[in-house]
Amino acid sequence: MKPIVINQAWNGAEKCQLCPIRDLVLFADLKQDDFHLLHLPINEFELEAGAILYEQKDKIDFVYTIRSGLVKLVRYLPNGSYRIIRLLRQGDLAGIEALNGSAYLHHAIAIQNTSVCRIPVKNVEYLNNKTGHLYTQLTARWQKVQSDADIWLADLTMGSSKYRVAKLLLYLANDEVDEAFFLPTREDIGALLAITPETASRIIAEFKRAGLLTTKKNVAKINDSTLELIQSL
Amino acid sequence: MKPIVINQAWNGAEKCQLCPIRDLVLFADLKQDDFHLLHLPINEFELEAGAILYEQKDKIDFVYTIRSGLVKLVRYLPNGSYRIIRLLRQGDLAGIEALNGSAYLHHAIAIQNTSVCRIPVKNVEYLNNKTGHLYTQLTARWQKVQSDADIWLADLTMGSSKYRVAKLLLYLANDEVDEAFFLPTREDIGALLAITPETASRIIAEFKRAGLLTTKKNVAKINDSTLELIQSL
DNA sequence: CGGATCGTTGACAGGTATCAATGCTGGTGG
DNA sequence: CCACCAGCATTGATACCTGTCAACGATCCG
Repeated sequence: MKPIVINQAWNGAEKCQLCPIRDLVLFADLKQDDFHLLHLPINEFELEAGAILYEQKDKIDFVYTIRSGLVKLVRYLPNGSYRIIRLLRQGDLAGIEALNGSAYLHHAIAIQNTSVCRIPVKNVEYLNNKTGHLYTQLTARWQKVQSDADIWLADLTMGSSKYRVAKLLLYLANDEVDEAFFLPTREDIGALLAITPETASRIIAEFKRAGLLTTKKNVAKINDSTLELIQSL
Repeated sequence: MKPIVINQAWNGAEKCQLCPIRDLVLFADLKQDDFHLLHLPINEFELEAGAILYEQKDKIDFVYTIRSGLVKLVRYLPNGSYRIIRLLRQGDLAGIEALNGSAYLHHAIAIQNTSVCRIPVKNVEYLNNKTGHLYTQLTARWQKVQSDADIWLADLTMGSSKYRVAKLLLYLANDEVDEAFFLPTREDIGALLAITPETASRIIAEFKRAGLLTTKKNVAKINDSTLELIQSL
C-alpha cells in the first residue's frame, strides 16, 4: 500500500496567509483577520501515486485542496470495474460535497504524486457563518464542478474513441503544445473515456507512431498536429 | 416557433408562501418575514414543448424553478448536432450558474409542456445577504447538480446502447413500474446517450416487441421485466 | 533470476454508425 | 373533406469500429 506522508500541521493564521498558491484556492478572498477564525488545524499531506485520499464510506469531516498533482474521482461498478468521474488538479477542491453534510460521492485516489491541504469542514462552516468572504469562492468552486462535468460529458463521452483520446490528451496537456504532462495508465484512460484499456493502448500507440505524441515513461508531450487531428474528427 | 405564455406576475410575499410545491423548491426554508425581501417580481411561465427557456448567450438575470414538465440542457456541437447534458425536472433549478455571475453554460429547452417560475438573480443575492435561510437550499442544489452529473456519467455514458437505453427509461420512469412517463424523441434519446437516433429507435422498438415497454404517442410505461433486463446487462 | 504489472499487438465476433428507403401521423391548404 | 406535406419512427444492408480473448514484450522490483 502506498504511504501517506504528513508534512506539517499548523493553525491557519500562521501559514495559510503565506500560501504560495493562495490566489488559486478556497481561501483566496479571506482578509487578514479572517485567518484567526480557523480554529482546527489544517494539515498538508503528500500522497504517492495510488494513495487513497478518501473513500465513499469515510466520515465526511474534511475537504481537500489540491496543491499539486492529479487525483481521480472513482465510482466502482457492480462487476468490479470502475469509472473515473472526474480529475482534480491544482486549486480544485476534493470532497466539496462534504460541505452540506452528505456523504462523499466517490473514492478519491491520487494517480501521480500529489500534495493536498486537508481542511476541516467545521473550519469552513465557521468561517462561512462569521464572514461573507468565503461565499464567492465556494460558489465558484461549485460552479467549476458543474462546468467540468459538462465538459466531460460534451467532449469525453461522445464521438469515436480516437476523438475522445485526442480530447483527453489536450485536456491533460492543458491545451498546451510541447509541454510535458502526466499520461495515465491505459486502464485509467479507459475508465476515463468508457473504452477498454486495449482500445486506449492501440490509439495511444498509433498516435506515437504517427508522431503526434511522444512519451517517456509516464510523461508525454503533444505537438500541434494533434490539434489539427481533432478538427478532422 | 412555440409560444411562451406568461400566466401571472406577483410580488413574492403574496404567493410564493402559498406555493403548493414550496417544500421542493429553492425557497423551502424561508421564514414568513423573508418573503418581504423579494423586491423584484417572480413570474410564472408556461412553456410548450420545444420552447426555449434561455440560451447560452442570454443575459443572465434569472434562474428558473421547474414546477412541472421536463427541460433539456443542450450544448451544440461544431457539426450542427447537439448533446443533451442533463435533464431538469420538478424542483430543479435551471440556470443556477447565473448565481455567480457567469454566463449560462447551456441552452435550456422544454421537451414537454413545462411550467417554471422565473426568479431574478438579484432577489436571490439580496435574500442571501439578509438571511442565512437560503444557504442550505442553495448548497443542496449545487450538490444535486454534481450528483446528477455523476449519475449521468456512471449510468448513461458507458456500457452497450441497450443497457444505456434501459437505464434511461428507468430514469425517466423514476424507477417506477407501470407509471406513465414522457418518452423523448429518438433524436433526443440519441443526444442523451451519445448514440444515433437510428440505434435508439431500433432498441426502443425491440423493447416494445419484447413487451418490456408500451407506448402511446409520447407516453410510455415500463414493467418489471425491464429491471431484470438491466441486471443481465 | 523470476514474478508481477503494464503496454502492445493480433484475430475475430459482435455492435454501432451510416446511408437509404419506407411507413406513420398530424397539420395545412385547396 | 380530402390530399398533400413535413417530421418522426422504423427497418434494411453494409462497412467500420470496438470489445473480447489471448499471447507476447518491456520494465521494475525483490
